[in-house]
Amino acid sequence: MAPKEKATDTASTKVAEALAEAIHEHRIAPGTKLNEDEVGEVYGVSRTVIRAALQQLAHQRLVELKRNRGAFVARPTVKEAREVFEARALLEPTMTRHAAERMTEADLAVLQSHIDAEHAALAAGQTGKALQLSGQFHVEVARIADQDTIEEIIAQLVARSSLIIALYWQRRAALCESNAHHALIKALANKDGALAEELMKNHLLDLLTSLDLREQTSAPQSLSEALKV
Amino acid sequence: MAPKEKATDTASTKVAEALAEAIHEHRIAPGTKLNEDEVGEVYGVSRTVIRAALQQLAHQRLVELKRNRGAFVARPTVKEAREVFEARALLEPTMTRHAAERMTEADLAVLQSHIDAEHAALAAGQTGKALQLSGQFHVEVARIADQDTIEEIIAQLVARSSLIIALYWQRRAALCESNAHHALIKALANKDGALAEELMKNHLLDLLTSLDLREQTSAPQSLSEALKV
DNA sequence: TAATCCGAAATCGTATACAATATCGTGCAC
DNA sequence: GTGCACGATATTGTATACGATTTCGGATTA
Repeated sequence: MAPKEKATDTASTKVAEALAEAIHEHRIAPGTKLNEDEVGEVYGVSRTVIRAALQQLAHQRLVELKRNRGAFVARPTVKEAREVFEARALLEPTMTRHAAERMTEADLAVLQSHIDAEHAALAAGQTGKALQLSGQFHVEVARIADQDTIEEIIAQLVARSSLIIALYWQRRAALCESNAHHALIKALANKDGALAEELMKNHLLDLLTSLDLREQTSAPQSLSEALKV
Repeated sequence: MAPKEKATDTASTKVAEALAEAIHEHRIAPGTKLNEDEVGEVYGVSRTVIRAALQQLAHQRLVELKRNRGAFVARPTVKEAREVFEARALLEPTMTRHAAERMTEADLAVLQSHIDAEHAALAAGQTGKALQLSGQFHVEVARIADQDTIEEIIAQLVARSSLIIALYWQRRAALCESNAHHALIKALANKDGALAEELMKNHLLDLLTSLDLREQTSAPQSLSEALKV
């Protein structure tokens, strides 16, 4: 549905986007090593391009670069998870209020289309895509607020959140939070800034509390799993 | 005073830091083109390394990468300036409150040493260095709050702020804001979170209002200056 | 004179080649 | 049998080479 060719983009950006999508859709597990030759083979480009792409992803914290050891898909810690949502809690409510004050019909349509696409993806069983669209909703709010700088920060935090949710989500099947987005749209459409701000604040709190943030998961988990077999 | 060799760092990071310092100290004017061959010559490394360094700086928004045209020292717009300080205003006051609640004697000493170094730099006429240290103070507060993620975001915003201040500062000679930092330290030492938060909020507001953010400066300015000659 | 159209030179984007470092299996000592 | 040293292999870090794109100056023309 989105085969738009950005001719102005460099090859490394395309590879970075493809890898980011794979990571978000959880098709590459956190902790996986991304061998430069291997990835280069997949996308049919040289290591030069791959290295640039990996550096971009490292800046987004989707992969971790270890000197002389290579790139690994990021494995966010519990502390990092809390911090990411704390940062979002500080930025997004205010953005939502600003957005409410600037909403146009066009903006409303864009937000609604995000929700619709998310529902469609969910119905088709593409939870990964639904998650990504759900995140895009938040970025869109910052765009409507006309705050490029904060929008970019939020985009990065949302990307990290996707990874975190994929790792720590408790009731995966649910993803029922689109209710929250629906209520938000209504408040935004009514230009009720105060309500929209409050709804976003609660929405982010809900997201955080729906995560299972007890210390464990990372290395120990895979070890015990391996022992079970 | 800080010739610490980080052996774990890659060559491109060292180049990036060196370039960042030069940009912050205003030794390279905004808008200047950074020719890859030229920069490589200066630091005695190949274009491969330079390109990686420039990509890092681009992510920090200290340089702008234009496809097939090269890298240019960033020239923050007025809108960007406002947005950067808006973002800081959303993040830093809360960080300051958290920091107040966690302050230790060691943290206090570090903050004080920053102030002292800043005064020393000012006395020596190194306004660039003073500005950088003044910014580091803010990053340190986030570190004390033990919020790695937000600390990193603030570090980037502070770096961009340095560039913005260098561009739009009205009463350059003053830089008297160290008073604000001094008051902040006192509040932090007393673990008075509410006061510290308020002080930081006002400090950031002061900074923003002390900038000359009328539309102009960028291209037109240099043009008219050229015409005068 | 001013505008436009080439074409050479400069510069960037990508691929390949070589050097430095880490990884991992093998053999040795205990 | 276990632990450690060491060398072959694999992988990353950096330099160089080549092709693609842009830039800029001069010639041409209205």
